[in-house]
Amino acid sequence: MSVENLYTFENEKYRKTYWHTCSHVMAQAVKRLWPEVKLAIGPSIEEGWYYDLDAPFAFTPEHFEKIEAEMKKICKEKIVLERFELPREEALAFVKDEPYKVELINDLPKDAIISFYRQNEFTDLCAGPHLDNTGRIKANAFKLVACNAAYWRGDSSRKQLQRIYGIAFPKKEELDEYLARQAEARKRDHNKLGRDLEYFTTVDVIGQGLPVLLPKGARAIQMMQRWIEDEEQRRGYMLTKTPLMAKRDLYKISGHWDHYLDGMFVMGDPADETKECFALRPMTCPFQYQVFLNRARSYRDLPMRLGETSTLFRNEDSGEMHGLIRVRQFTISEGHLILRPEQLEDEFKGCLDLAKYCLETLGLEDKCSYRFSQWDPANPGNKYEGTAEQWEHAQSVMKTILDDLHVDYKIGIDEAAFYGPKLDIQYKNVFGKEDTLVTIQIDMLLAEKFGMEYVDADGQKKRPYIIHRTSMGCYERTLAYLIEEYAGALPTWMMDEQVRILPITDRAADYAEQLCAAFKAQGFRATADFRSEKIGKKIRDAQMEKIPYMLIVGDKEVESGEVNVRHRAEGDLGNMTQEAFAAMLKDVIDTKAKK
RNA sequence: GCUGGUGUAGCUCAGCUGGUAGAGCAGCUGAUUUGUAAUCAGCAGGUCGGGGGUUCGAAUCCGUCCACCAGCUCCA
Repeated sequence: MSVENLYTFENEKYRKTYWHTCSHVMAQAVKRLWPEVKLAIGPSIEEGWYYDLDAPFAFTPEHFEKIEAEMKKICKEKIVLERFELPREEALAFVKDEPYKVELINDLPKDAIISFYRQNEFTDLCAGPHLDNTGRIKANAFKLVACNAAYWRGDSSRKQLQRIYGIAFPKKEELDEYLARQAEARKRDHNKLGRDLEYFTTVDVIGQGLPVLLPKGARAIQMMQRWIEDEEQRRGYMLTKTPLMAKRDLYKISGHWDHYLDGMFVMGDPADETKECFALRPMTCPFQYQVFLNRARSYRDLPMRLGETSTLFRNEDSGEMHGLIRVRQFTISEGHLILRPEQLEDEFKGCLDLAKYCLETLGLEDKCSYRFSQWDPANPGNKYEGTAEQWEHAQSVMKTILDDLHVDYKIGIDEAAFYGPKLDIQYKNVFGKEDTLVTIQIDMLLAEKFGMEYVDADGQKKRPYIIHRTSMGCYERTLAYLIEEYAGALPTWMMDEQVRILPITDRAADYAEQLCAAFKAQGFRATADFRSEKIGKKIRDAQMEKIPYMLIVGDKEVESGEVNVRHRAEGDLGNMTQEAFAAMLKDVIDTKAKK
């Protein structure tokens, strides 16, 4: 990076320093206005900053206005920021009225340097770095954007603080652009758009996290499901169909009863061991393993690739549900591969290849990021099965595979499953919240719990390795991301409606009906609107949803538009290009016209 | 689960400090036969999220469930 770029937002370090200083300015403003507010932490984040505050009142937009006004003053005062250090005892005495700062200092390692930044009357415990002067912050180019609750130190058993988020840029225009971009992105929110365009709905009396998929959403999922089931079978997967529930005994073997009981819908009293007790399945693993266990297995049976379109039930906490992204009942493109250890790398590669193929076809791959989810060796608690040696082994094998495949991942500590490490393919929604779209997991533990073994070429009984994976991910969640990616206008091959015939006059209704039938005969999903009113609005509607439409008057077509086949899948609209599809539409009309 | 917010017709919203609901669009019927956001007329549509309480009287006030939204914490 050239020298002149050091002090611009191009430079991530400068950008974060700028935002971090903004957080101090905000804290100073808050303390000036309400000295009784206690400060927790105030870092810069990916976009902007936040400060966690403990206030005896709830911050409102009116508070925001006051804080912003005070922040502007502080910027204009051009206050110099001075760094200084204190020995631990003096530091503790210095922050004695700030209980959260006291705790932070107490948790610092013995030999840590304890530094502070002073800007006039306000001083904050901070490692820095900072801008040298509050005057460097552009006074009209920042904004406080939200206030939400956040647990102190991210611990749900501790006090909730109020987290105020802010954003700033060196120029007012950049702030305005940023805010406009945010507003634009939120128009794609699947939870609003998906309801407006009738992909799904929710019903009070059905309950939270149980969306009803309307024809449009159900069709999109059906298209994805048919496609991936066929694709997986082409790739050597065997289809299974296993029960949606089982006795508690099954989950005890798998470990889910111990690790995941709160997340399951249990039918019966889980504590009463004298009576049978069932639970809806929160995952497919222990069911699909029964396929392998059905008879004695030889090394010749491996790799055994099992696939299933699997509906799962998880009793999420009430505050967790979100549209189609986080629900209590969902269906995933589930699969388990049972392997000889030496097959692990090739099979893992196959899983990744399949997942990438799915995401590319859907047009989501570009926006995905990869997370290597590991256990937390420093603090395993009782969240993880197996020994440290087993974990280190599984993770080192996975690391080798990922590095060999040149996967550009970031590591997520304490993000693993209880039985093994994962490669999670992550996607961000329009609010910037990241969730897992696809996951590929290595499991060296559960085979033993279930007594799974195979007879190797040398006649010895051996434990298989297992890969848990999805290809398309969870259909509901994938649909949500598709709606956001395409602003509600999905690729034509997965649309419930592929052609819409719009008569300009009611006299054209007969011809509209004939045309519609002709399209259907060719395998298209076509609809005809038999009324000519408000034709302008109808065209606009079709354009908004990118549905190919055809305007007709009398007995001929006068215009067609928005033929739009983005991305493709095998079968159906096949490898058809946009031009080919348009030609096909044309062909249908011409054929009809000849008759 | 926690914090804050929201809940009036299918949608967008009005309904002031309590006096038992209103508009536009969408829908339906009829007329109109129409070229890229609004033809005309009429009709229908709500136990104001649910069930309590206070009150002579509650969409409005108070508690309590439920659902929806943002975030935290969890998680595919």
